[in-house]
Amino acid sequence: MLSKKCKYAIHALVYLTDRYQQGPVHIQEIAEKQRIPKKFLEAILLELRNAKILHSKKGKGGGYYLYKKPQDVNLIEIIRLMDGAIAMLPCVSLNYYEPCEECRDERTCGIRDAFIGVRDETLRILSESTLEQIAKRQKIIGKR
Amino acid sequence: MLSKKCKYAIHALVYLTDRYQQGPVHIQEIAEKQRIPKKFLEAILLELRNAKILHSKKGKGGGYYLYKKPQDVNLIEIIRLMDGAIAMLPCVSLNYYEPCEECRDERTCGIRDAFIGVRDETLRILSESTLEQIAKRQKIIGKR
DNA sequence: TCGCAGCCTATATAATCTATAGACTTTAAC
DNA sequence: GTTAAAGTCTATAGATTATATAGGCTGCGA
Repeated sequence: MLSKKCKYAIHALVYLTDRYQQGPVHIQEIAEKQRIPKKFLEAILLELRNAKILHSKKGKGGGYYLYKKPQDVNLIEIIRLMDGAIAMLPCVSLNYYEPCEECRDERTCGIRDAFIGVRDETLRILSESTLEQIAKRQKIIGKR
Repeated sequence: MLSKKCKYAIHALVYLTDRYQQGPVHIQEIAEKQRIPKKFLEAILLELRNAKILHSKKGKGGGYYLYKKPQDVNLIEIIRLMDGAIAMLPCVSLNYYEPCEECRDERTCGIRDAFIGVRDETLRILSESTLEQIAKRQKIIGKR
């Protein structure tokens, strides 16, 4: 399951995608519209900024705005940043690999194969899912 | 990520698959061979018994043994039992559905689609992965 | 130079995961 | 029928992580 933090991040980013290239949006507004605790959102946006996905502007009229292009930010990137590994086992993770304590020997472990398959499919699907796509889909559905 | 509980369960079940139809195996042995805390394993095996995957025999010479056929137990069943939902979002879970607090309206949420895809692929792959397969794979690899 | 709004560190609270304790019940063997 | 083995069950301790909040600091614009 994704953490709330991660879900908040996705919602906030989609919100900012709708405002792409329209100047900074301040935290308060995002928090209210997306019903996210303001201080928690603050920490999330800061992380996204440090990851160069967002930029920010201080002072009056300041706020956050999307720095990367909406078509260049996918769900994998966001999830990795917020929640860490995508894989269901540490020993099959590409970015957060750790040996399984339970396995005596990774080579003779019959369990890994299935989870490697799951990992690859998950990566495939979620990397195809960009902010642009999500925002677009939301608009189309909304019009029905 | 799978919990330790779930990983322990899988390892214990694979161990019991190797002993299928060879009488009860007692907790102590499984705990030692698979390096699982005995008391924790106890609780896990009990749950698997209540789910009719294992049977047990009390008293001297007692222990646990596989009740279902190894080809009829797959990873989905085990994970659902130990960790709950397979899906990454509660609102796309088949067996543990819950509405997303964050979404105002599920119909207009552009995020769900990707996660429905991930869920379906995960189900497909992990339901094809049975205890029989895992145990077999382990033996073949071990012989190399 | 005033106040707005993001930046940063620390901490509180809650939930969940992992593990253990100990008393109880059933069964087999003698 | 007594004893010891082995699972059953309830309760709880301890550790870790997730979620949320507080409050002072910093840079920017008018």
